Amino acid sequence: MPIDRLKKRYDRKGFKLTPQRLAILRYLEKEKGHPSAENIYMALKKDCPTISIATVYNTLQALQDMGEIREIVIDPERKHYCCRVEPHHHIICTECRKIYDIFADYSQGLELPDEFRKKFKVTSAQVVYYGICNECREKGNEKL
Amino acid sequence: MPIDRLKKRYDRKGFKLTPQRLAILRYLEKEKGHPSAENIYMALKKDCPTISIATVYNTLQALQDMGEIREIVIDPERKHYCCRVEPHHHIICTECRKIYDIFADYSQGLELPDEFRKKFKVTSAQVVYYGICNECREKGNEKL
DNA sequence: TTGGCTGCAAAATATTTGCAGAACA
DNA sequence: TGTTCTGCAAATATTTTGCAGCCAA
Repeated sequence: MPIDRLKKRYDRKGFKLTPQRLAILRYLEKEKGHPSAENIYMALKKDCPTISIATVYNTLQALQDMGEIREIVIDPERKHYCCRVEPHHHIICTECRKIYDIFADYSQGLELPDEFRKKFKVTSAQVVYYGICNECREKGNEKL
Repeated sequence: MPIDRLKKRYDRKGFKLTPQRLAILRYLEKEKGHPSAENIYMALKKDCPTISIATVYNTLQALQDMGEIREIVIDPERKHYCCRVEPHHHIICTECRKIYDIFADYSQGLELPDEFRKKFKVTSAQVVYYGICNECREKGNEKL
């Protein structure tokens, strides 16, 4: 996304588009593997050596509040983030913990049973696949 | 599940069915809300005051390794556990963080796109719904 | 010049590990 | 008697918070 358009969107919501926020957003845009806070911190330190892990967390929270990024609850070890906010789904490799987007439309296949439709006001739904990716199967032993 | 049958299953896998393990398993069997390690620890201290949080974590791991319980990745704050291991799905209230089982069969509705079927050996899949339960909506303000 | 943002440090929370002694086969 | 398990304490990992100084509007 062009920088001036981004800036306007931020202004409208009362946020400032600081270099740190831009760097994190840009990194998430190009990184398909859905990094964790630590991944982002390590990657950004090359270009932005003064950045702190707290700023990464703060920024991820701010971007999430703005609706610019989404937290993915899929890895029991840590949170991951992605910048696509249209509803979609994910598959994770339980070896290398890389996550990929699945843009299939599952909405027809996921009917919430009546009992819960009465009990809950549903805000979102996601489908999560767990598996082992080919790279890890080749690297790993025959168990995988 | 009767205690002698449980014991045999544990023996067969080389585990001992200690009072602590039994207590945790029993608690998970009756607790429909899918407690976290801390929930379990607090609840069990009444009847078993010497239990330690480390034993809860150790036991949850052991039970998971045995295939007796399942870890639910749904709450970004902490892990939750349930004792039903047949594949099923979940809905969580993002206010009180209680989790409920959904036993609907979604297998027909969840076709993994070809690109991933070639790239991944899939081991499991789950559907996760997020929402607000009626109790929390009534308790909470009109925002919810 | 004021409010928001960063970086640092410390705190809070969640989970794991090492180890000595207890329990059990 | 040897192996496994527990409980404690410490360690580790993840995430959050407080605050002083900085920066942009």
